[in-house]
Amino acid sequence: MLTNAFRKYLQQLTPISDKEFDDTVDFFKEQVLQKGDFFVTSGKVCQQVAFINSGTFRVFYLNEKGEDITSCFCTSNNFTTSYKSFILQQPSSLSIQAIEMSEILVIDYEGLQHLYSGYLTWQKIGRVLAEKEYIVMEQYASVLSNETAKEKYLRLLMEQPCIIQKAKVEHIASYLGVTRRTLSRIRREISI
Amino acid sequence: MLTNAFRKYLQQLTPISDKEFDDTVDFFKEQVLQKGDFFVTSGKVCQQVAFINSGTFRVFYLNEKGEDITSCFCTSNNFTTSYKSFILQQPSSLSIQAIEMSEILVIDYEGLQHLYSGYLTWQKIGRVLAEKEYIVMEQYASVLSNETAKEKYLRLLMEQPCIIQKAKVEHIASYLGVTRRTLSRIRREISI
DNA sequence: ATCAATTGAGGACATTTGTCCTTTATTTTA
DNA sequence: TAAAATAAAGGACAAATGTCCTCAATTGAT
Repeated sequence: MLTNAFRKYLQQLTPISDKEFDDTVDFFKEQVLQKGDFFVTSGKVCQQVAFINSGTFRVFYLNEKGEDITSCFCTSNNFTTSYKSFILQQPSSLSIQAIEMSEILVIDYEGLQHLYSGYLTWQKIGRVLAEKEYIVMEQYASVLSNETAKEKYLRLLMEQPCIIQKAKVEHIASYLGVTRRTLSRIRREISI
Repeated sequence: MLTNAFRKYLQQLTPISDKEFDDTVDFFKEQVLQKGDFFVTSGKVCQQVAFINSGTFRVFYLNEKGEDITSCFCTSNNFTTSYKSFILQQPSSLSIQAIEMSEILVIDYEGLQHLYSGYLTWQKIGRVLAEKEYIVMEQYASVLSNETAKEKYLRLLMEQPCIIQKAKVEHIASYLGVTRRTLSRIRREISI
């Protein structure tokens, strides 16, 4: 059953009874995306949140110079969405693209608002997830401002080794906030 | 009355009835901090959230090299806390210090959890605030990775001009992610 | 299997930023 | 007010990173 990992994930956020889970899980729809498919497209309002059962996503945007900047890689057993766009219901500056075949559970904005207003548990899940996303973003900002490109690369290597294999060099480079040239230097230093 | 701006701020997050506000506002206690006083001290678990009625705070930490890095300036009509520490009830890596005399409304962890579990409205305020903090942090991360030091300085000049006057050069520099030397160059470029 | 297209590695030089200073300006205290 | 302490500006050189390139390796299609 595709919702077992999801139930477990929610349980770890806050206690949710089997009844409450079963009553609400049908607001989420199973969906399969192929490599290259977009879950979120920049310019459109992001209307959905996905729980990733399997697969990997790249979150990116185009900066003012038109460069493709990767802000995040999302892997299985996590939610993904263009959170700011979803919260504010404004056009997304981010795109989210599957970089391999991915299976997800999707809920739309109306569905989630319905859960929020009908269930204190879901209101709490919403808060706890927002807090969690905040902490992830804070960590990301901390890494951006404190670590050298080399340290960032080593961290990625430790924390998300699959990404090194699955993502393109230019995407890893922009994720780390450096150019391909600098990433090439870093890889050289490390291998020696 | 010191809670009017606070009521207005909450209203703007989500509708809260006068009764609900009056029933719950007493969980917040008025407090005055002098320039240099600490609201949060790194190493201790942050047990409080403050709404800033007046004044300015600097949020900072010491990195592995022992350098004092400013991560944020907080001004009136906003909440401030070491959010990660507060959420996880773990020792804070951040300190929060008043850089001028400041008047705040303070609630402790127990009080807030009490409001969360007793009032759907407060659970929602908690979620909406977490979402808001997320967006602020995302914006901060975006600025960190996209803007040059000069652009960052000009942004600070536009968005929080008071900070330029109130904060020390080294604190502004670390906030921008550059050294004092680079900030000095930027100021020179701009003035010419 | 072969050729074209894509991707990654890395050289050479320019630019940016940092480090370590000294000098100047401002603030604090006796 | 004068002396001392603190804070900001900026010079000189070093180090890091970016830009623009070429070349090698890999992948994909016929």
